[in-house]
Amino acid sequence: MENKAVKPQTGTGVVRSPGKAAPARSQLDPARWVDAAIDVLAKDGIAGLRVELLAKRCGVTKGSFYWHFKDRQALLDAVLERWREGRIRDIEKTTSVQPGQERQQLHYAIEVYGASRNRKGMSIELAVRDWARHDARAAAVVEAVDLYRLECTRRLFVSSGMDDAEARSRSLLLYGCVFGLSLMHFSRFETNPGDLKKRIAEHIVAD
Amino acid sequence: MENKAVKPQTGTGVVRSPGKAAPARSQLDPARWVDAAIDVLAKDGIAGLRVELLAKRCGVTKGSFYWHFKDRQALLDAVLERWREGRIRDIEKTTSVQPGQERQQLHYAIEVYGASRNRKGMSIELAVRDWARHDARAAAVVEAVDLYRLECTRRLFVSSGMDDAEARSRSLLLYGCVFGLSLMHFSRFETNPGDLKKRIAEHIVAD
DNA sequence: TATTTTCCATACACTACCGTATGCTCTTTT
DNA sequence: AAAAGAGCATACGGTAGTGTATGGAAAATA
Repeated sequence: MENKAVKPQTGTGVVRSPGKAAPARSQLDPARWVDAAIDVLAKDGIAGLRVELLAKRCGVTKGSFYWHFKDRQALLDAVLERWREGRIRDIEKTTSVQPGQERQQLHYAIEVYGASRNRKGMSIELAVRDWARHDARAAAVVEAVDLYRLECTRRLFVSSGMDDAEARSRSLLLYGCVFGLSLMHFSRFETNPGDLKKRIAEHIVAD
Repeated sequence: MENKAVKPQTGTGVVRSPGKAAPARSQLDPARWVDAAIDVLAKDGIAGLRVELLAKRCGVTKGSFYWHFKDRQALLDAVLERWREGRIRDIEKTTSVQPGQERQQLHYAIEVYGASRNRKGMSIELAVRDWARHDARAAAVVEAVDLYRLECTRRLFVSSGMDDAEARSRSLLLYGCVFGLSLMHFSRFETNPGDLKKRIAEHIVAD
């Protein structure tokens, strides 16, 4: 009894025997719960992310879950934090470039987010954004990520020769379009998918 | 008993005494349930649309609901149908124009959907689109509406002098951007909101 | 080896929701 | 006025979810 006072709580990592290395993950730790949670989030949205279903998916019962996490909200917070960190790292990778390659990098950024490729990433993105429409914590994380993304692409546009106001509007155009197109169902509208995407990308980055 | 065999079911209208006019709506009919349902949908999404909460909101109990509707799904179908009809009518109004006014009309369409104005309409739009990500019936309706919208703006772009392929990519750009921007949180990014929107609209409709 | 500690299963109480059954009241019809 | 039906309330059973309490097995520690 009273083990709750010592338990790791919200995903800071399990405190193992300090002399030994990690025990090859034979058992669940908070990070793996978050892995599974993000899978479910991508598939069923925030409303489908339930403790008992998640536990069943992990092959255990919720008794395990409530040992690793204080409650469902603690898991959700960990999911948000993980998503935020991943996005920030990803943006830095996607928008870091040596001078002269800015336009190509912008095209690359658009293509990476676009549709077919990275389907799971976009599912998570849309699920988090819908979550943010009804939850203040999620909204704060989305706002931080958006701000960072917009700032990074703004710099790219500026480096490629645009003034600040134009760079800002282009950044909004870029992400707005990328996310918006993922919301739409236009398979029966496009006659030539590849051509359409090339044209749209040109609108966003070209002069 | 056995009144269920005669009841109006899914929103075709209450059958009143044929000789008399409508009784000034002193009681609930399916249409008013759908009204309330769409309000809730805009505020809390499809997951928040529950029979008992909706009944409480209407000042009755679910006993009333299950007299007007077979089950929850019947209400959801009615909501989808109402949304579809409303969108089709709205698109026809927004994109009907006499020759020579196409560009202005496209600007108007963008502005109507944009952000601050029509907040509730956009909330419904996003709620339905998220619904469509997990429900085949909603997905079918969204696809039909998208197809109709894209076709209407395509015609506007063509009428304003563009070739078909360009008109198609512009249509996708338009709606993708409109919906995508509604998903983003960029209030702390924009220095001049009005200027940004004007620039974005120009990107979409200008040569 | 004995004893903690870790990690998880089981059982429980509680809540929220869906759908049904039934009865009550007011209105309309005959 | 009597009968029928429309519109709703109440009560119920059933399911699914959250969080807690407790016990038990396995591993780490002493």
